[in-house]
Amino acid sequence: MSDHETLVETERAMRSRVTALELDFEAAHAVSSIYRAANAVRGHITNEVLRPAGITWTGFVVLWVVWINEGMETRRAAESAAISKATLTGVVKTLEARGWIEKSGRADDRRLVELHLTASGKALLEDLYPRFNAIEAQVVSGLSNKQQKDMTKSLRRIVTSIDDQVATTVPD
Amino acid sequence: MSDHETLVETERAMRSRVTALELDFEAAHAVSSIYRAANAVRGHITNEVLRPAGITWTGFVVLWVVWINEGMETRRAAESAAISKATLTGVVKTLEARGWIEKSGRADDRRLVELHLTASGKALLEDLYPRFNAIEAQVVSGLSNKQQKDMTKSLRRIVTSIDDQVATTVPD
DNA sequence: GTAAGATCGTACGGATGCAAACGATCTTGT
DNA sequence: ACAAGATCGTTTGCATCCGTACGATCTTAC
Repeated sequence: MSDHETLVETERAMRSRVTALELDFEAAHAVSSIYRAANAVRGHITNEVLRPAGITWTGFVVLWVVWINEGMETRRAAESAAISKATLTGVVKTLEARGWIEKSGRADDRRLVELHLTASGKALLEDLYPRFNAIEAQVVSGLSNKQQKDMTKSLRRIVTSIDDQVATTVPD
Repeated sequence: MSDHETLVETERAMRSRVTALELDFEAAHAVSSIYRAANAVRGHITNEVLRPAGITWTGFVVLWVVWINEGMETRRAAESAAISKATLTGVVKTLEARGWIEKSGRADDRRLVELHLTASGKALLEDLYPRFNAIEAQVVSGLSNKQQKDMTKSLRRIVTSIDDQVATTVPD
């Protein structure tokens, strides 16, 4: 090992130790706030709108993305709903059993499965989404328009910074 | 049905239709940003720090609150970790099997159960938390100090506004 | 053409996650 | 003292959730 490498290694170890002593409480506070807000909003909307209709948060999101896109391939739906393919399989099975969604194979690529809402599913969303959105509006109503926009911007920056770092850390 | 009820019914249907036309997209955007940021941060920290150590996000949070408080009653731990009592039971069982936490009944109130970290659990957190926090700091590093504080403040306002509304809607 | 590789949706195993119901225990009103 | 009610942690039932492995299918390089 060269002197340079030793120096780098020492510096790394020191920085690691210093970091341990200098915890960033502000960052910890920020992250826990994000998490608590997400859970609070999800819980509130679930209790007020979703549960009475017999649907879960994730089920609603999946239904919503399929609705908005007027039908979707399974893989795109999973991506849009920000859940894994494996999770989507189970959720779709539930939604199918409730009669809200349908699966249909595609002729040109037999690996693909298309998702479409049934009439019952469309009726559900036409009823539910406005009420869903009304609560979204309500929970952010304590914020000024600028505060709302700034918060959204900051949150999106966090997401993109994570995406960038993941892309850099784990290249193809 | 009386004329009054018919009128109310019509008004309700109309309001429902108008609401559908006047969706608050800015609010929808804000809420989905909160949710995506929470999931991105959770996934990132899980992959980078937690999974290699064989612990889940929720498991870590439970361990952390017990650590910080130097032992805790089950109900307080559930509240601090923002999970239900039922969920905590299962999580503690897992953490117990890993040898990181211990349960002990209390003599003065036999319904209560105290949680304490084992030596192994303390060693785990002393190693893990600095690295956990370092990633927290990293994910918010794209924000200025003021942006970070503003975001946290906005998120906390959302949480308190939901809490207030729940308290108002469902009184004792 | 065809074998190697990529991509699709699904099955499986393990761990959350919550509401509701429950038994055990404690508290309180009388 | 003691019955009624509150509170505790757990169990049950259901629905996510993900990583991994898999079989089926499509694409690509030669």
